[in-house]
Amino acid sequence: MEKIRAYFETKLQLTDEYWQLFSNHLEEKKYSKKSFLTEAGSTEQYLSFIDKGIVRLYIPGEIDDLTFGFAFEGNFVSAYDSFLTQTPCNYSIEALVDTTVWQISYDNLQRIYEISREGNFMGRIAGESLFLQKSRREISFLKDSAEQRYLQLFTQHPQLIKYIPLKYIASYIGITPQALSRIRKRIT
Amino acid sequence: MEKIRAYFETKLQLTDEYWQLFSNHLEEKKYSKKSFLTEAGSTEQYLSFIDKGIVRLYIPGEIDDLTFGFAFEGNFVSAYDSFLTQTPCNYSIEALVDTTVWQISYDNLQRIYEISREGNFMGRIAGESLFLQKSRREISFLKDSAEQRYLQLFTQHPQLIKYIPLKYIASYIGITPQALSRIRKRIT
DNA sequence: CGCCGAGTTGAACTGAATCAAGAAACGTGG
DNA sequence: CCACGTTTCTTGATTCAGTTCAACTCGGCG
Repeated sequence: MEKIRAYFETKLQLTDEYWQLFSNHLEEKKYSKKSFLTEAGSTEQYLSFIDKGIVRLYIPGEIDDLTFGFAFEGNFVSAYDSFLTQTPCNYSIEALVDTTVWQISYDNLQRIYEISREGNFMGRIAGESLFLQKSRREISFLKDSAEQRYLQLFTQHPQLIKYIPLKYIASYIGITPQALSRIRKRIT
Repeated sequence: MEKIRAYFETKLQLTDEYWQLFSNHLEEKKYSKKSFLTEAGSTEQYLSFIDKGIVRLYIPGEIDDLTFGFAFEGNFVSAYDSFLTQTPCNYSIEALVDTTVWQISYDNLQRIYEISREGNFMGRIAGESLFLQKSRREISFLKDSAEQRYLQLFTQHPQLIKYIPLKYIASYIGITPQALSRIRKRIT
């Protein structure tokens, strides 16, 4: 539970009362490898903080999945659009390894939003940080090559290569597994 | 000013007092074609609602600009990351035609955030809607061809073709002007 | 009128997709 | 703990979309 408090304290000054208020609503949950935190078609009920593990976000396809995100220890993950709008989502979130998270439910979060300014502040901060992430990725698609995106991914998350199948990474950077295999060969 | 109120009312129920509070801080501003709403290197001071006109968001380059967004009548626009973090931004926002906006300054918006729950709510809503936009674009980069992205752009914004130079559109969908010229030829 | 930036068109080249086959790794049941 | 089948990864050959470089046209503006 220290990790999640530390995360918030990088973003705002957190009073003890407020932390109490928030952390009272947190629940620990464990997901085994290949199980779903959220399944396509369902409505996201939780905002989760990854205490340990790695997850993958993807749109399931008849032929191939479309992997569009990963999340690691020390970050929030959620089918955030589904969570916000409380409508069914079109993608799944899957644990790539055994994963432990702290979760807050939609209803409890709304309650916090209602009773405290910090709540809404936090909601804003979370939304804003997700927005900034996507913005960076947009620019990367416009101006970097697949090879550059691959290299960036590994300077940011060196542990990736160990736990994440190549085909998911290929999908994430927007190329086929064959192409990524060749890129990898070329640069090593 | 009706347009902007209408925009909010699609998102939340707006009380008259709250609308007063907010609209008192709005200022009308006109930008002539090719002038800047925000210039790369400066810090964004405004969140702007486009009453009339079209703007283009781009990272200036020595050789070529990198155009990564457009905004139209009836939408908000801002160098939102710079606005949020109050640090200099690395892109410019330029009027493509004579453009009229309603602006709220950073300081005034912070004040609204402080004094009302609706303020923070609105901040959240704005952040969330920007996030959803970027998410859709991310998926499009992963699974659509350049041609598909071009077609989508025009079904959504048919007026685009009239006012926006081809080379900006090409940049936005991630290809060269030559390639877009050929796509256009092929599909007509 | 002449210039300049925007758009078009052509030809050669390149990165990645596709199709296909073989090798390695992985998980499950015996 | 091994054997088998399945999935993942690699490698090769071909094709294709888009890039690059270059030449030419068109329209607007000094």
